[in-house]
Amino acid sequence: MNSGAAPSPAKRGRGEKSSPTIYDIARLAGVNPSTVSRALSKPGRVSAKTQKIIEDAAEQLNYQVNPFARALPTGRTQTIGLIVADITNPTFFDIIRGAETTGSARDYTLVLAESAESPETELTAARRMLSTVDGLILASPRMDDERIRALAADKPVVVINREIEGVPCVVPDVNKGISQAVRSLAANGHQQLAYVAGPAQSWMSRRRWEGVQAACDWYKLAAVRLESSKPTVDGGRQVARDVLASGATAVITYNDLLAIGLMQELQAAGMHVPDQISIVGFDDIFGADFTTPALSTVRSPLGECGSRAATLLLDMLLGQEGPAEAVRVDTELVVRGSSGRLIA
Amino acid sequence: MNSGAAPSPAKRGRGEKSSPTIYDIARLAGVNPSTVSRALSKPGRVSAKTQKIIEDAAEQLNYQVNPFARALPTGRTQTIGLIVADITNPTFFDIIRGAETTGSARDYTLVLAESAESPETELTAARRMLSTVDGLILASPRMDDERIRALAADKPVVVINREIEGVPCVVPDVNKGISQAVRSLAANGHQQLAYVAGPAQSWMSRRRWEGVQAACDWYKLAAVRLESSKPTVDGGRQVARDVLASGATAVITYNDLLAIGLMQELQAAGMHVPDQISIVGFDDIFGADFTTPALSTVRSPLGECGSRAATLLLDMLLGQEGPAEAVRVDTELVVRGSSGRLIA
DNA sequence: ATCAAACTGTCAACCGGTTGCCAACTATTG
DNA sequence: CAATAGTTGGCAACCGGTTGACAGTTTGAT
Repeated sequence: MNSGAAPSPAKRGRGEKSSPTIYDIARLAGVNPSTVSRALSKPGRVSAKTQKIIEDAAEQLNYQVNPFARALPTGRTQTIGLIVADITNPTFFDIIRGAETTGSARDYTLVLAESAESPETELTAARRMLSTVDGLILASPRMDDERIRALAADKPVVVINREIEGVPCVVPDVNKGISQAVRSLAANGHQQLAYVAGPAQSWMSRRRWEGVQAACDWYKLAAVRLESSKPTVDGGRQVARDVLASGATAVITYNDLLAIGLMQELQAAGMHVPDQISIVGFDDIFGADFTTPALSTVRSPLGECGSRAATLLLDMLLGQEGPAEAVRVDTELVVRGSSGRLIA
Repeated sequence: MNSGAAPSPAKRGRGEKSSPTIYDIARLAGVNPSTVSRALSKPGRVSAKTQKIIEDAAEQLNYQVNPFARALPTGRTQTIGLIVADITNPTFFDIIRGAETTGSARDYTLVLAESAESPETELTAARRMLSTVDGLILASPRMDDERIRALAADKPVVVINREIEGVPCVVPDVNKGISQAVRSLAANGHQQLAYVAGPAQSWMSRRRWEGVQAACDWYKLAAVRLESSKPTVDGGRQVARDVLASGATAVITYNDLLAIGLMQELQAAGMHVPDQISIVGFDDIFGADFTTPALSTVRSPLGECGSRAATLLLDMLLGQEGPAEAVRVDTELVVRGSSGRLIA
């Protein structure tokens, strides 16, 4: 309607020809619009003969349903929403991809929004989305449990990377990967380990630290926790000094970015990785194998998380109950070059 | 409908309470629904007094418009679509982010789809999307020009990374970055340069090769073109043999992934980068600085492309004409460690 | 041949906003 | 105080599908 100069009353933005409707089909096929509607969406409700006539007519007109017209009375939109904390963060790339792929395989479209790490933005985005999508996936949400439960009471919601009582969740089970990592480090002669933590409010960071502590207990390593300023390459560089000061010969970081920054800084300071210090990251993000040595890391199957979450959500939309407890996907240690035998 | 166990007649999937409508507000405020509609969307059409009453009522009921109901008569959806060739490819991450960010800044929601590098999937996705969004961004489309023009005739379309006559496009202007790269290589004593090409059907790959040829002409370098099997790290590894055989001491690759694979393979074969051979990638993707040495690369401002494309699209939705010719964004050489003086 | 059960297609009432048109109600001015 | 212009709110008709109720048509069994 607003194509430049003329504010013409045409309803389609461009090229006047608005798309054909079921009424057009009905006229062409010589039946009632409602019959067309049934033919196109309720298999078996109309006779094979009329069905054929209608399908041909639809074909001929190149008909496509108007999703809004359909959504209005039914409330179904064939869309799922995904809110991620930070689009810049490679951790989410795989989640996005996983969700998009399984979504579109089942004819659902993905709607994406970012919360920019802010609980308020997140809530706003979630609220806005909730009215336009059939269900919502929250990846590493920053809101408090209560708000999330409130959203979940309204429409199906699945959470990734966090466990919330009463809301279906998909979380990597870090224990397996962490124990593999700690065992491998112990076997390579390490006795002092440092964990470089992520953001204070991160559920996952706490969780990983607990896992590290437990594994170190079991394998008889000393573990210290170091704080990072931010979970980025830069944050990793900054924490290098503390790592050195801690006397640890093995480091597990909250995520790969930290590990990469840390490794760069330690190497710049003349340390040899892994002979003098072993570094194990977390997540196995894109690019983790670009470094020299390539980064050893505990792989979180992020893509699988995204796709499992989407599957869960889609099943819930079909009327299934969400799982009572969190779905756990296994993590595993990927040994590359940055961890190995300690050469004292 | 198919809500699993309980085929209740409730229209909302969950929690019975469907959200308040303008009719509810109208009743509460004691006015006609149409007045409510006007108060909420046409500023100035109703008196300040009624406006206030209605807004209060809306506030009280916690009203939110139903986007579908609004979209039905107006055709406007406050949504823009983005189709990328491959969600896995980091090149697109920045584009997605750029588009999402500027989109949401202007209250538009981003709908994402992937074409999996297939022209057919792409067309299907585009068609499906076109009916649900106000405008569409195509990033590195694989369809032929004709189809894209057909889509563009229907609704506003902006293309990224390709130039199509008659369709608004945003493309990185590779010439600047390429000449910087070639000049820098020439200055460092290189005389033989190889270009590792991307997919045969890629418009961008051809374009970059042309740029390389032109720059090499100017700076008096010999340039050969080598084919890669696929534009990935693995493809880069595979092409290493040809690179060596070509006798070139400087390489520019179609993208960073190829450069990284190539560098890894050459280093594994005992070559020293950049003393014996210089490598310059393309795009400056996430992770390009994770390598040792960090990758020199011609940066394409992908994020800016995404955001420019979104801006263009949004402006077109406001009635502006699309630009007659392609919008070019500058590329620039980022010198890191992988290119430098040739030590013969 | 008769009658009930099973199919099929049609009618009409929604879903929740938007908007052209008109009437009633100010406000301004002569 | 009347006439005119400008506001403001209401009515009703859409947008394009979906769906419950119903009637006409088959089909099958008795």
